[in-house]
Amino acid sequence: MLDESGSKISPRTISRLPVYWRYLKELDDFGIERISSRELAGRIGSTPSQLRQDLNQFGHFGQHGYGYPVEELLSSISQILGLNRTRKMIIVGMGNLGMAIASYENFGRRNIKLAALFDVDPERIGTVVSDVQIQHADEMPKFLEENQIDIGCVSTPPEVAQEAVTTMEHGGVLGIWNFAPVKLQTKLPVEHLHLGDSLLELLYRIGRREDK
Amino acid sequence: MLDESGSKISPRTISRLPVYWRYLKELDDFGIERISSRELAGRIGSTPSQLRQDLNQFGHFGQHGYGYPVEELLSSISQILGLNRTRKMIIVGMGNLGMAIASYENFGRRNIKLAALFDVDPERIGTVVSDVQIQHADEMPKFLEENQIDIGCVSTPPEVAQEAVTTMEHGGVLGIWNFAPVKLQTKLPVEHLHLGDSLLELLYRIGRREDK
DNA sequence: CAGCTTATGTTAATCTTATAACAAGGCTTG
DNA sequence: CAAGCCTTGTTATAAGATTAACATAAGCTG
Ligand SMILES: NC(=O)c1ccc[n+]([C@@H]2O[C@H](COP(=O)([O-])OP(=O)(O)OC[C@H]3O[C@@H](n4cnc5c(N)ncnc54)[C@H](O)[C@@H]3O)[C@@H](O)[C@H]2O)c1
Ligand SMILES: NC(=O)c1ccc[n+]([C@@H]2O[C@H](COP(=O)([O-])OP(=O)(O)OC[C@H]3O[C@@H](n4cnc5c(N)ncnc54)[C@H](O)[C@@H]3O)[C@@H](O)[C@H]2O)c1
Repeated sequence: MLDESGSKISPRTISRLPVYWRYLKELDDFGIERISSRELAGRIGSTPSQLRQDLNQFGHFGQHGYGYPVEELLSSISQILGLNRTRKMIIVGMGNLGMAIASYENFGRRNIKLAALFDVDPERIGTVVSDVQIQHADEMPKFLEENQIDIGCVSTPPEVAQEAVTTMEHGGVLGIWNFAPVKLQTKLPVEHLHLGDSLLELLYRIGRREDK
Repeated sequence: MLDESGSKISPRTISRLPVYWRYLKELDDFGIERISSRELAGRIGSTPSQLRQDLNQFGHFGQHGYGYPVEELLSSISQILGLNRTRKMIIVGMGNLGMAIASYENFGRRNIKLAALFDVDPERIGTVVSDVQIQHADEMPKFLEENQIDIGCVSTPPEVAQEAVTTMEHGGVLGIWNFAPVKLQTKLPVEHLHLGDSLLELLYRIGRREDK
């Protein structure tokens, strides 16, 4: 009984699913077979109520008076998140950040495969990162025609991010993972990750703390 | 009339302040002198109501029938965020991500100064990034004794992140900017930025989209 | 300079999210 | 194997956030 369609899942719940996935994976790796909502919530830094509320939006995974079977729940959440099928990702803009992302080894655990890398800097083109060679961004439309890509990661300077996204959308990419600090014009789902904003938020909280 | 103490600012509002700051800075750079909540909200992808609601938690910055003076509002928000004073940051864990962050040029615009870099890998120690030399992590306690540091950026592997944070907290660091996917035990304000979680969220949204 | 236009500050209503409470149901233990 | 003990699923309550509405006040125009 997974994710009965028709019911809308709350955005807050969605943003917590990856956290649940991570902790469950850890428990499973440790060989722990069952866990209560209280115990799991404690580790995560959440509340039992919220955890149960979240999970029950997708179905009934627990057992009365017993808790949740770790392996089964992990598998269910993996399926909800779409981790059961492999997704292909490309990265546009192989600067500092693009390099770091391309070098990250743990995408495999999430069933994500690096399919291509693009830049415009002649110095960078040809370089091999994580077994993938950087191509010129001009090659992208042709590449997208020949390959079905799921995720387009944008780590270009903000001025050219929109252009890259437009190309990707036309090329059939399904979602955008964006690090450039701009609002993107697209119908695709976009996941923003702006480091600068996050740092400013921290700054604010540090400042407020000192006042007291 | 800035930020009358006693009134609690909503977390959601706080997370939008950096966005306002970014867009106002852009307007100011373009020499635009005034803007209405409708116009600004339109650019940001928000609503006029929300924008006014947010700003009015801190004071009265606008003028009836006129809008907001860009330069003045920018200056007010800068002050609210604490950008008027310079903050010192250190980075622990100079791997892929640490390198990218250290190489980012725009921290200066936010009045943040890179004070030191730490790692344990002998290959990396001694390397100079953005005019700062990487030191051994063992030097950190001594460095923190001699220097007042505001922000500690954690980009180590998750297993050693807690240790680094403990050292930083003891050393008088005021806030943690964390990229390691672990819950940190500390009384300091922590700003999490987990790339993996963000990617999984995107994956979920891509999956849901295909269903329809 | 008076009336009109415009966009604010603020209050009210709606919608969303989180917390709390509890009845129902399955394990466990003696 | 039956009584008790847990912990779930679910419903109810409270808190928080967003959207909408509107009276108010400042600029602008003729
Ligand atoms: N590195 C950070 O810590 C950091 C922090 C905050 C925000 N960001 C944002 O992340 C993005 C990437 O940051 P970065 O530090 O890696 O910048 P960077 O300048 O190091 O990298 C940008 C790369 O994009 C390439 N590029 C330029 N135009 C292109 C195009 N049309 N097509 C493809 N590639 C193109 C450049 O050649 C360069 O290699 C930027 O938008 C930046 O604002 C980065
Ligand atoms: N790069 C990515 O795209 C990405 C994605 C998701 C999460 N993350 C997380 O960000 C963090 C950093 O990622 P990365 O890709 O840069 O990893 P990395 O392995 O490239 O870098 C880690 C660095 O930390 C150093 N280190 C190890 N122990 C240390 C210690 N005790 N003190 C100081 N330094 C120490 C290592 O020598 C290495 O240079 C990790 O926690 C990772 O899980 C990274």
